[in-house]
Amino acid sequence: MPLSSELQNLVVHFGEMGSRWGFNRTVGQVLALIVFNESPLCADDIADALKISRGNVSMSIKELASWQLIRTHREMGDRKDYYLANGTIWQLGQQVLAERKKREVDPTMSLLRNQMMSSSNSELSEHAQKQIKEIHDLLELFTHWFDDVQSMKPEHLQALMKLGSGVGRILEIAGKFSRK
Amino acid sequence: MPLSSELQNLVVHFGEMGSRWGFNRTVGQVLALIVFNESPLCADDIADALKISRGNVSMSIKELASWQLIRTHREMGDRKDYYLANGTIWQLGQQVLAERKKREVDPTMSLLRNQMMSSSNSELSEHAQKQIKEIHDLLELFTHWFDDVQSMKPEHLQALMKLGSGVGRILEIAGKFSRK
DNA sequence: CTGAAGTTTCAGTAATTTCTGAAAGTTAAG
DNA sequence: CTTAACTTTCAGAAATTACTGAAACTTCAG
Repeated sequence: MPLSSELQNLVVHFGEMGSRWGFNRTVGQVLALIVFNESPLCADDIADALKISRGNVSMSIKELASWQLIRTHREMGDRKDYYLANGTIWQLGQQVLAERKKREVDPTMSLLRNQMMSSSNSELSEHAQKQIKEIHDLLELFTHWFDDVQSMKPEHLQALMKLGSGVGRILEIAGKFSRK
Repeated sequence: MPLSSELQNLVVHFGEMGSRWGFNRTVGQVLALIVFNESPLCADDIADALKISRGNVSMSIKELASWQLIRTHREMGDRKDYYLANGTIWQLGQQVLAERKKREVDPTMSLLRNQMMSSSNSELSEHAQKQIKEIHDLLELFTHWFDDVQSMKPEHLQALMKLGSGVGRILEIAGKFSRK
């Protein structure tokens, strides 16, 4: 059966955003379909709803699984795999960020670290060396901060974010506690 | 003249990462070239160093300008445009994040807001409505937090991030100040 | 073991994105 | 105004990425 036009809108939008979020159109659409359906969907439901090939569904599912955004559910007495969102929206968001950091930040961090340690680094201009160090330090700072934040309980993180512009004022207070 | 092999490495890497960071390979390479060169480069320098067409340089420059990552410098008595990084590494980083938020978060926020206000929203399942609200609220929280953080002075933001895992402890103290 | 019900793989094709280079546009000196 | 120096645009070509569908594979009931 076809999607309701309201759901259709969402699915199309997630498809368009897909490539900006690090996957492709179809993967984005499959994700939307799964997230907005409470009951798990099987591969044929998905192929059917999105009018795509069975093979493409398999690829997209594999991709979403590699991002840990979906998980498989099996009914007894039924050989089909059924797919469903792997957690709350908050958890899915965390998962996307973690995966993107891994793909977008980590490789550069590691290249820059190697570059700085390499003896041939001195062949670069002073300016280039300085820029490398600054990018490296920025990414490292981000990485540590990100790891800390990932390990916080969602409600604490949420509360912290809600402080909003208060965060500036708190900084001064915090200073007293962070000094060794 | 060709690039030193060390600089070459960096340029190639920024090219590979380019598409993950929201632009394309060439744009990434041009950015690297400009960031690691202290002296401004003209379009021909770039075409030459990267072995790409003049037209492609023009497109890439335009793209980087739209991200506000580079700016133009003109020598008197010379009609050429020379390009240069538009600020410190920290500023470039902020700029990239701001632009990506605009492209990756804002459109979805706005779609979801409209969806929730639309009278036809009730045609969706309870579950879908709940998920929409959760995504919307998460993005809104993120947006407010992001705006606050963007407005902080770099050194304050840096200090805050450095607190690292201390951020959890501070939360309790902060609680006392955020209550009305 | 057999075969039905399902999933995955992958070679070829389709769609999309990026790049080139020539033509059109712009700017300013003379 | 004319021309040289430079930049931008854009149609078509090239490169890349995504999709299909048929074949191979897996799993399990009988």
